[in-house]
Amino acid sequence: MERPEWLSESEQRAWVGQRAVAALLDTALDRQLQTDAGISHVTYIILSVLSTAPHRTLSMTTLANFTSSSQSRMSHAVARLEERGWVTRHRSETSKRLVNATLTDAGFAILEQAAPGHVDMVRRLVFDRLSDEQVHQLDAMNVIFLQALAEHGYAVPVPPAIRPQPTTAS
Amino acid sequence: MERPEWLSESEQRAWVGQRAVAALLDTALDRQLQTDAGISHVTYIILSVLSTAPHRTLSMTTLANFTSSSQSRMSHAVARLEERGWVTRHRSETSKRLVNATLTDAGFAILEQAAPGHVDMVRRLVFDRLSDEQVHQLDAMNVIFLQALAEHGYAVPVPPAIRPQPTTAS
DNA sequence: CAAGATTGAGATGTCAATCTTG
DNA sequence: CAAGATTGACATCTCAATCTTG
Repeated sequence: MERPEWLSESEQRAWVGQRAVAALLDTALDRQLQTDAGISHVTYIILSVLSTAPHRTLSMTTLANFTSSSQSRMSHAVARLEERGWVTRHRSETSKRLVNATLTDAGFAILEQAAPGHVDMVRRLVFDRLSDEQVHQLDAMNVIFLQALAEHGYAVPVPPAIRPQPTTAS
Repeated sequence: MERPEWLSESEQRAWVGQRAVAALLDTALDRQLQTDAGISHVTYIILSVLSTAPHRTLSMTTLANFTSSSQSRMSHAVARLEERGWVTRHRSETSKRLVNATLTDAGFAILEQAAPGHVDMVRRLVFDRLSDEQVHQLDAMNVIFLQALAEHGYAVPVPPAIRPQPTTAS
């Protein structure tokens, strides 16, 4: 452990900036969705991921993995969504160990209504400002971080490409 | 609003990755600190920022701004830290509107004890993997995002460079 | 009234313990 | 017992009042 005590000037700057961006982006995305659609960012992500899954259905653990969430958190969150009628849960027929969460039509409707405003916010805060080259750089850095995280036990088991308004497919 | 419905393939990929990195990094940093030092990442940041301030003291609003937090959140958080004896609060003599939060010796001791493990984690998850050029790219992107966030009302009023183990200065 | 700060209620997250299935 | 999932207790955050100072 011959590592320097702290970080270099430039590393410090990048790190403090990174933490600020993460915090503010979370707040901004949450607030936009809460204000304009009455849902949290977490809710949006759950509905969104389910909407792109076959039969709009995923097991609880898979859903947790795809959203980088703990099982416990997902259990609580889906319980709340079930109360609102946006998701239903049923024990799987095939492997009775699994519980499948399914997006309801009501849940899909909420997603459709919330999506445009959310997409617009993401564009304004992020992609309107980035060149193609910078998008590529961002992606490259994400890959590096995800690799490091995975080596420390924080894996991302294949997140889906999130499309908020998929063709109303099966 | 002639904008495309959603994001391009590469934008999607970068965005989903970005969200996963943010979530996993938060979890990883929180868990390391909680396990090895018994404090949350938020607590670490608060103690850290105070430790670098003149007289280890900042007004509540300034502290909230420097940590990209809401006033309410900071008020709750500092109240908890005060109970543990790591921070004290006193109404300012000069401008009686302000409440100053001051890091105690006990709080500083906790910070000193927690810092090495935290720094090590940040290095392993982030900076060990980045070239100087990539650190610069990361910083450049942060600046872009912070600019966009600021234009939407999510400003960062001059965050300090966080040094967890400052010289035991005044 | 505006700025700085706090408060309480309710929403959400964490951790550890528990339950069920295989 | 291991995997999938839930639960309850407790920690923390958000939002909307409220309080104080100038």
